[in-house]
Amino acid sequence: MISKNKSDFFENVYQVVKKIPFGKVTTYGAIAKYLGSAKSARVVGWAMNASHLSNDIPAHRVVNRTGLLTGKKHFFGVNLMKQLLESEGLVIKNDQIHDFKLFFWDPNKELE
DNA sequence: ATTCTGACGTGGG
DNA sequence: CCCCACGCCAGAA
Repeated sequence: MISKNKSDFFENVYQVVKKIPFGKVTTYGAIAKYLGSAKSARVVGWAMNASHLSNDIPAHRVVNRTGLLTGKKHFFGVNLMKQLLESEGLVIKNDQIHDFKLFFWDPNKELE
């Protein structure tokens, strides 16, 4: 259920991120678009930052549109995000996901 | 209230 | 492909 109250925006982000399947990744923009605020991708980033406390949020599966691990520095260590993704079968080259499009999971398509 | 910053995205050059 | 400017919204100072 995706609430439309903007006060629940963060909560909506978490709902979507939780649904990202193992070994798949998506972008901040895709989530923002799915929530009806395509131009608010930055806020999605903030939601991730705020989700820092929640443990069921696979924030490492959310990257920017180029597949670059821009948020890795917000993890415990700068290598954690990369290693988490690699453990899911992805290939990271210089903070860039190799064949990003092949692993891209678009909530706008995968979800209704 | 005002200003700045940022895990972003798009468009133009 | 790279670089730059702008828009977007939430939160901190």
